[in-house]
Amino acid sequence: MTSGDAPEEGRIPDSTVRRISGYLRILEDLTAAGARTVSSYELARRAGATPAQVRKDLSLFGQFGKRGTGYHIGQLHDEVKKILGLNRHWRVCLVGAGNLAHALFAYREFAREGFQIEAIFDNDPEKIGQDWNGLSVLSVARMVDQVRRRDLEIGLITTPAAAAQEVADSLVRAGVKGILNFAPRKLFVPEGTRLRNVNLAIELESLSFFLK
Amino acid sequence: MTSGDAPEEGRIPDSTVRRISGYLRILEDLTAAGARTVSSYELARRAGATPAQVRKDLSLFGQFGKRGTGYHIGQLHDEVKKILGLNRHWRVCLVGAGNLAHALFAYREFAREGFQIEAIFDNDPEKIGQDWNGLSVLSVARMVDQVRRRDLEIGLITTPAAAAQEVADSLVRAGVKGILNFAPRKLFVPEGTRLRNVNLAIELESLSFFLK
DNA sequence: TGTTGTGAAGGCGTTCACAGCC
DNA sequence: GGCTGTGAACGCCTTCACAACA
Repeated sequence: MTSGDAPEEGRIPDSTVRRISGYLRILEDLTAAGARTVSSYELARRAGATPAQVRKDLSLFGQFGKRGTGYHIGQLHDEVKKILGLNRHWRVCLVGAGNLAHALFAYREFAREGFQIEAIFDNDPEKIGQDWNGLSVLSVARMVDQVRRRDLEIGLITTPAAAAQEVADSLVRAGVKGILNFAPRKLFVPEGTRLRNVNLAIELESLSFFLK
Repeated sequence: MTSGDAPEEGRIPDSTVRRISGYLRILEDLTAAGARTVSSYELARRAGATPAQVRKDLSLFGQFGKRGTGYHIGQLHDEVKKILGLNRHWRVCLVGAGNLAHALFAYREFAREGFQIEAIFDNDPEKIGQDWNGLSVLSVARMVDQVRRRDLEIGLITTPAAAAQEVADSLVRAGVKGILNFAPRKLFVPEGTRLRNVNLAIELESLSFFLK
């Protein structure tokens, strides 16, 4: 192996990735506040984690700190963006043009981290042709073709549960690399496509479990 | 201990609770399809889990199956609803009357599982007084009083990140039992209040990590 | 035979604790 | 002295495998 390679990312726990995504937001807050360096203790305090956890998480990707000093915020920020694959833009489409899609479309955080929503699809004639801030809602019939042609990489599914698996199949066929599913059913995709399920009902129900 | 007590719930993993919430939806699908019994194998297949996992999850709460036959769907459905604390209604309020709040307000799944949104708060004069399907958006200034008076139990926070912690503090002061936070910052609440953070940016960013 | 319930084994992420360096 | 990086210990969730039972 040649020296100068990026550190090998062995097996990275999902929980580590999620925490690191949280650190990113904290680093942005710290930057805005004018800080230059931050210790694993401070980062942990703000993230609701432990210092050892923070150091272990980061150490899985390289050595970014200085003993005695901590981490340089600007540098760590750039490293974290690279780690998460946010040092580029992602071409995203929305499937299902309902209320949730509208919220995602308007979500500042997405645009700020480089996720560009470039197409919106629905099958409701009432919605097809709607103008969303300059973007025209298209028929799902055109989805596969459009996703291929524009090389869209990520699909956000916000359709009703009954339609979600079929939409996912089409997105996979059209060649998206990843899917974020908000429909309240677990979806399945072939090996090679990444899928993440966000189920709002589960969040609220698991809250109610701990309250009862 | 008297016999006839509900089985003691020792330490239940969060992951178990979330999976059980997923089983609930599957049981509802099966009921709609007219099935009477289901095995741990079938339940696992649909949930994307393993049969042993399903059996272990359920066994933490009692013995609901019949050897050789599987689980009676109707009965298991009722048990699961009880386990999750869904055999009752929950009084919920929304804080922040933006796009995401609108999506949550319209989300069928919540109403179907007994979460009743009984108040909406915002601090934007443009939004205060808006009619949301018969519910009037109120000023956050009235939040603590209203939450107390109406004995609201769960708060859904959809404000901008900068305001979220302050809103959470007020909700705790007003006596809510649980908070579901959608603002992209980790919040902190005192022991005794349950908090769950849903961070959409993290979901999309951790997807991008695995795609890069 | 079919399928559950569960103790035991295994695997994996978290925490500890300290060597190493600034 | 302060703080990072990390191997080792720990603990917890998952998986295994089989006894029990319809």
